[in-house]
Amino acid sequence: MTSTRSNRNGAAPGEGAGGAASRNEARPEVSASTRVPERGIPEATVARLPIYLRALITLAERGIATCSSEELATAAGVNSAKLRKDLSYLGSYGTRGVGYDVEYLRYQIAREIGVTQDWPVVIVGIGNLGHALANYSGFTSRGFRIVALLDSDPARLGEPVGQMRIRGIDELEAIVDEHDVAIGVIATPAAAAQGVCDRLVTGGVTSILNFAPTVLSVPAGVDVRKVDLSIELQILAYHEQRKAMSAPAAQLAEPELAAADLDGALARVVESA
Amino acid sequence: MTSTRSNRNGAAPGEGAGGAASRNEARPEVSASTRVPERGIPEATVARLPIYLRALITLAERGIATCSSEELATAAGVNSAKLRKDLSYLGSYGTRGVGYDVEYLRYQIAREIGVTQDWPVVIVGIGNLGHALANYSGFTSRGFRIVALLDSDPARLGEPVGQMRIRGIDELEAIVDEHDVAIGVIATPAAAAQGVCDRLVTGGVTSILNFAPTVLSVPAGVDVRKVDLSIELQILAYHEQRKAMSAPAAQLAEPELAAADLDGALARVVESA
DNA sequence: CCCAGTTTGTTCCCGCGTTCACAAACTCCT
DNA sequence: AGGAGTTTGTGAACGCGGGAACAAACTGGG
Repeated sequence: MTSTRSNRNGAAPGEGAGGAASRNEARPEVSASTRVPERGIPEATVARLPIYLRALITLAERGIATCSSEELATAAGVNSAKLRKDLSYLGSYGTRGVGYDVEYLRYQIAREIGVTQDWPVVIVGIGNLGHALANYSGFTSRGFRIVALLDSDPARLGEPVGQMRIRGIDELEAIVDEHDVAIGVIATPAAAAQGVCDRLVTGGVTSILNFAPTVLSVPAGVDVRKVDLSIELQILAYHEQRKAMSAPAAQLAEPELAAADLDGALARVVESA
Repeated sequence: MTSTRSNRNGAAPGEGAGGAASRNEARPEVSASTRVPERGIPEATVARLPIYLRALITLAERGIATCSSEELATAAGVNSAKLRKDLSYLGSYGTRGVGYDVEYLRYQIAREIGVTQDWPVVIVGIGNLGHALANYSGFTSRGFRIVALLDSDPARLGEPVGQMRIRGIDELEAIVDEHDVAIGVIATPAAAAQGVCDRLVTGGVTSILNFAPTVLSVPAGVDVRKVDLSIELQILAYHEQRKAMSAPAAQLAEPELAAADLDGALARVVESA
């Protein structure tokens, strides 16, 4: 499976001295034919661009051709000043005194994010969650094309999911190489996640969306985003507990819990998928 | 209007609450000497506490009784200084020169988050994703008890999911009231999300985990956390595009895309579920 | 008992992100 | 054409979170 991926620029395999180059600031070429210094959109802004994109699509669906920053901001659920500053990082795509052209801005954001391209994606681990992801229209409708569903369970091999079939995990490297996959989704149990991750990375994947409840270690240059469903609930629980503590005095159950119970209750967590 | 809700500490004006103080007297050392500034754990810290909790559980599984901040930090994938500062907000649960007792710290974090309690949860929208959530062991294993699965599709009524059965959406209010549900999970299509949200809120739910790709508007005092699977992928795509742009010179394709193509490509997005 | 070694808890500093406020720029009406 | 009204884009202030560095506190050995 050497796979020496041809395209994709060779992916800087060595990259030399240990990952220090997490951020190269010296980038000589910037002029060429550019007009805007596109270098360096803040991470917080990048995380919001998809939200704006979705809001713009909704507005376009309603036949709205132009919108002000205030309207778009409320549609996206953010502050209008923040929205304007975010958009200013992309360039000046609005018109003062008028607002933003919905279609135009929609395209600009889509291009900036990269969803005007086609991104081949492989999903590994077709359990309950992987099943849901494979059928999630939000993926395929936004430039992400699922090229393979992989699972290590031989019993599931060939099982149809949506319009695809589950393939064996042994095909991972070949598929990644053939379709030039850059983005991988891990939906396996925690125990298998790191192994799958390693195989994806050596195959050439440089971006990973991890649903497994474990910390993945990857070499520098590989991006990992983690989505942990139970963590979100726990954060809500914390705030809920706060609310319950401040207002009513009614709930005076036992705040303490036997340590034995805790052991039993939490012991199973480690192998949660 | 709808100017930023998120009144974290601003709310709770009354705070009357003589009874709430009976929370933890079982604190010999901290009793009256040091006023515990437990009010106000930074949001960023709260978001990491579940990660630490998971790491501690993993360590406990391996039979490790004590760990240093360095060990726990690497297990959680964070900086050790950050970990110590985070834990310092909870109190002084470590021992200098020694480290942290795994079981003790695990319990303290679990208590702080609130997962030592039992949180009844209702899931609305049992499509692919709701199905996965209902079977997600990460929920039930951490104090969250799913009390009902609701769906508006009459054809699905009574369908077994895991050990439960799908019930009709019309039972929402009764179930929320009966079980005193404070946390609701929305996994419906975007179009139905706001309506479900409103019913949950009027029923008494004050924390919502939203998987629908839409912005929910809720009254002050209600927390909403949003998990958007496609947004995560788009963020990865952005960085991936960046990587591909910086290295190779073969980027001479067309950065422009026909507007007609764009219309077709993005038009479908709005109705993604 | 005292000293060396270890590790936590905390303080200080810095950089990022958010927000305010305003000049610049565009439209529309007279 | 010119002024009034709007709305964008951005400079500056500010608060929060991250990281390093250090004092405090505990253990263990002699």
